[in-house]
Amino acid sequence: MRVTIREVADKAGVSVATVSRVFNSTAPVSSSTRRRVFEAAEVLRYSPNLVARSLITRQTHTLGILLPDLHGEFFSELMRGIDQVANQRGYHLLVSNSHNDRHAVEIATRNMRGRVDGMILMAPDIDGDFLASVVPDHTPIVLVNSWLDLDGRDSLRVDNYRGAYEMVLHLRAHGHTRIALLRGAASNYDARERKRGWRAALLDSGAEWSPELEVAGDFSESAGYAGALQLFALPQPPTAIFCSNDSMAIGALSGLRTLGMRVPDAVAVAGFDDIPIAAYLTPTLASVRVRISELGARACQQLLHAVQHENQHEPISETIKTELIPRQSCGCRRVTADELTSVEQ
Amino acid sequence: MRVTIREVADKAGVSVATVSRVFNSTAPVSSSTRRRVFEAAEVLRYSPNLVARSLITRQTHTLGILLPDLHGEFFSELMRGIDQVANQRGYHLLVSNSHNDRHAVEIATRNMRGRVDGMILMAPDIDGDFLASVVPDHTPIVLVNSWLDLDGRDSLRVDNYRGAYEMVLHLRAHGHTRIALLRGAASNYDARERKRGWRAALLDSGAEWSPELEVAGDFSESAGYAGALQLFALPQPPTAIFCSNDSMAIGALSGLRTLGMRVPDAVAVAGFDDIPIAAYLTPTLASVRVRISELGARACQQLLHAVQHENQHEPISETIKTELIPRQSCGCRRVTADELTSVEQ
DNA sequence: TTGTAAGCGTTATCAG
DNA sequence: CTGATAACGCTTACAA
Repeated sequence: MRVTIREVADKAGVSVATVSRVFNSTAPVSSSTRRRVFEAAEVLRYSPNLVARSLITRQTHTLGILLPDLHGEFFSELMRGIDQVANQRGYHLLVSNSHNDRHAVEIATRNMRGRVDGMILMAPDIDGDFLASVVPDHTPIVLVNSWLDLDGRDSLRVDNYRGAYEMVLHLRAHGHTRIALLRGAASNYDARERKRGWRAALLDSGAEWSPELEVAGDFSESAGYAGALQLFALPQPPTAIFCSNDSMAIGALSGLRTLGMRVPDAVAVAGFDDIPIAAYLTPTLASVRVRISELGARACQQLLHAVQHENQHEPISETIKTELIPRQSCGCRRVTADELTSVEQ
Repeated sequence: MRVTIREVADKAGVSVATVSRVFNSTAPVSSSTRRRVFEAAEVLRYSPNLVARSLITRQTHTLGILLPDLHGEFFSELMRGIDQVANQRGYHLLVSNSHNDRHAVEIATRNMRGRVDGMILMAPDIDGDFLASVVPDHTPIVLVNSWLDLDGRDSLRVDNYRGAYEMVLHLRAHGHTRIALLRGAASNYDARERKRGWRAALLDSGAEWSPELEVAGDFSESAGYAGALQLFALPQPPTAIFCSNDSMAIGALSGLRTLGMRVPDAVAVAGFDDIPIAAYLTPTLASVRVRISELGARACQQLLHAVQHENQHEPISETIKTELIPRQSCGCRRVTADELTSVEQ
């Protein structure tokens, strides 16, 4: 950021245009001057100021990533997927978090203006219309796990509904009729979809439902712990607990243990997300596998397509399938070292 | 990025300088023109191009973060801490990963040139001298968990050595004399330091050591699983296993379970990092708590100080203390709901 | 209080 | 193949 193209040009005895050409191979340069330029650049330790370059090329080779939070298993995995394809395609990531706050979303998007070629937006608590409205008109965006499908906007999501539906049906197949739900936050899109799937599966399979089977939570271990205790304070406790994510399931397992309830004999437990350690818990935790990093990778691919073919880009709406992973905690007994290693890859 | 200051100026019937003044409140503007400018900006949906601004102000309000990886519990937590203080101080994060590859480090730092005001560099497999050498001369940097302390460079690290030392001593206090180590990658700084602490504690406490007690690993659950199996194939297995991180400890617990070994009765197990679920495992996992997000926050504070007081900045070298967290797996029996909730906050 | 004009470090256009 | 020179969108003296 200190030494400029000007100085390199002077030292090499050429014009700045030539230096630029050498660095971008944008036009033929004689190999002798090319060498001189490189030498000059070397001793001066020059490398182009990318901000200045962006100003004129109107592209930053940077993608803006706006997530609810930057930490946690989910976002971490999402970032992995995004980063993988961005990296491979030579793009950089400007990240920000919104804490699901509308105002913060507005500020963050504003702050990315002119600094990014496109944005991946995820804010499960905020409607997509608002998201799209705060972003500059010509900036390509991809919505992840959002409320609404906007016409003309790319959007991806996890099939939370079906994942939950299948897991509850699986618990039904184990003979359970009283299947409780440990909910995530009501404002959260994923949590709502998972709840919807749970509810639909109960209905469709003729299982019972009552308000007491639905316990509030917030995706945390401690909420799972408390939820399990609450359920077993009921006059008629459930025989299975479907948790809205694995963290809550882990908390629930812990709570059941202090209660002396054996899993899955006395009560079955299932989670959602299939985080890596699910296969290593006691009992191993039945879950719904979500290829989160794939979600991130696909989102990034979509965005890059939009960025690079701004004119003829057909917006797509894609849903990432989930996979049912039965393990000990739901009543499925199989667990071997083989399974473990196949699971953790 | 489409509508410029020029158009706003025209619409409001003022000069671009005035618009600039309104947006930066850098000089007094009459409230009537101010209003007109804001109105014009509003209908045009204008907001300043930050790249252009950076070019002239020579600051980007962006920090470059180079990590070995972007996913995983550790980096995720580190990012949380970094983001927290960056956010609060109005700075943005340009993130990149190096996969601990020297070449990738070079490219990433080059790509940040001119786009960031300073950088946080973490690459436990790469020596700090190299790291410092690839960064532009006048860019402030903070090194995290690096090999070397560079004179004149800020650097922070976790006290891996002492954390491991104390945990091994704790296992000794439980009466164990044959304490195995599940190692992390040999090239990894943290892994090496933890091993060093283990070794020193064995020596200082007069416990036995033999090569077979040291098992290679890579911080993964599967390595922990395999390591446990390997140790118990020994003619004389250990009575305690100190794992270089919690993921390996979880794998080891799983392995011991398939072997039918009871923890902590037949063998004690301890991890490192104290990830949130450690308190919710069966048995609850003894570990060494590392305030990772604090590490990130401190690093970011240091960097911002350096950025904002470039001239009179005293580089510091700081070590973040760890905390011993005994739980069931080491032989300490206490575990209550109270402890669980106090632990998970 | 406001306008004019000179940059910031590049790339792009147009002549040679 | 190479060199002037005009942008890019903004901030900031310097004048008025």
